[in-house]
Amino acid sequence: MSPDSLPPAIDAETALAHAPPGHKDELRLWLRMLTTTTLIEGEIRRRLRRDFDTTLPRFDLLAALDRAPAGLSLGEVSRRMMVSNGNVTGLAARLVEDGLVERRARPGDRRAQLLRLTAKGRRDFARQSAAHEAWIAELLSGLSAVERGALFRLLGHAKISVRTALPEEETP
Amino acid sequence: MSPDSLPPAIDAETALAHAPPGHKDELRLWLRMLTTTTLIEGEIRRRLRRDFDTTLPRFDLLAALDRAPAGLSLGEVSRRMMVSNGNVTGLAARLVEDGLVERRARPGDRRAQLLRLTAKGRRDFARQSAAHEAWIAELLSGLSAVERGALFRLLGHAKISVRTALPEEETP
DNA sequence: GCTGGATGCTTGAAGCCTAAACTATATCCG
DNA sequence: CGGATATAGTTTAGGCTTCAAGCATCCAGC
Repeated sequence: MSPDSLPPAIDAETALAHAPPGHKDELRLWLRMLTTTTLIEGEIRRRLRRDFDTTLPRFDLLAALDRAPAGLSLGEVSRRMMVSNGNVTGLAARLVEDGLVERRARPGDRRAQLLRLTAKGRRDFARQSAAHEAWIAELLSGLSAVERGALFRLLGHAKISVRTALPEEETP
Repeated sequence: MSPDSLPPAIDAETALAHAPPGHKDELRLWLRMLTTTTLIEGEIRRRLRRDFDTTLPRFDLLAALDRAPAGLSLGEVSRRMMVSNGNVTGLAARLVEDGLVERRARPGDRRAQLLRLTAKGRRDFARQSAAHEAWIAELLSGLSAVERGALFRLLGHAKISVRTALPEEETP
């Protein structure tokens, strides 16, 4: 199944393919997961820049807000995006400046601020989102529906495995 | 001990779980792949910082050099790490400054420079690498060997799918 | 009420990362 | 040889990201 005919990019995982055998196969699994994800993510970033002159974090923030019409606080956004709080501060500031997002005080809590998409934000995101979905489908089109289902399920197990092994965080 | 960056349980993929059905399942697959990878990667970064006061990119560069005792040019490193050329310039400079990596001219080509681990670099990396491998095994310990094998194989298909769909890169 | 701890957010320093422009060297080919 | 093209690496501008420190606000219990 390896494309021996075309040895294109030599990534870390490929380089390890001929490493001393008997070594932990968990490591190999992880490296393959990482390179696959990095490959897809890089392509998505490139296309977002090329077609919409935007970035993945901006897209992700818009996506989070698009799914929450009532708005989200900065903290809620940072949890959904799995990034730090301070990160969202700057990201949101740039999107507000560009007129895609608005922030307003949350009634009853003078600490929190609600972020919401503006009309322009909704419009822009709708276009980007459609393209994004098509890109993903294109990139994964080499997998059959059965393979996709199996992969989805196994990744679910992996996710649970990681969350279980993680230092007891809060589970609301 | 509680920085503002700990990822709780509600991530983007989970938030999408109740999205309108009939939507592309490729997108769900991708989001699950991304959150799983992000989860593991974030934990590895945290532990590298905590236990070795280093970062994942530094670790990755050392790993690439460790697998190539004869040394690698900056360009070869950037291809293996799948990052830009300019990125490696700064990364390597910091590692050279810290005495973990040395650079020397490549005989016969005055453009290229070879990077190699110093003795200290080899020593440090050996410790980090052992810990890293154990962490990965720990985080993925919830998967059976069969599941790991299946996941590895499916990710291989996904990788091929992406590389096939990618705009004709160089094929030497 | 008041006070101590939690929560929401911002700031600053440092590192990571990319694209694009640039320099220098190598190589191909007529 | 000499020019065109390719390759190796650096630089720069700008965005992303984290951690740690800090400010303001909220809330629970006294």
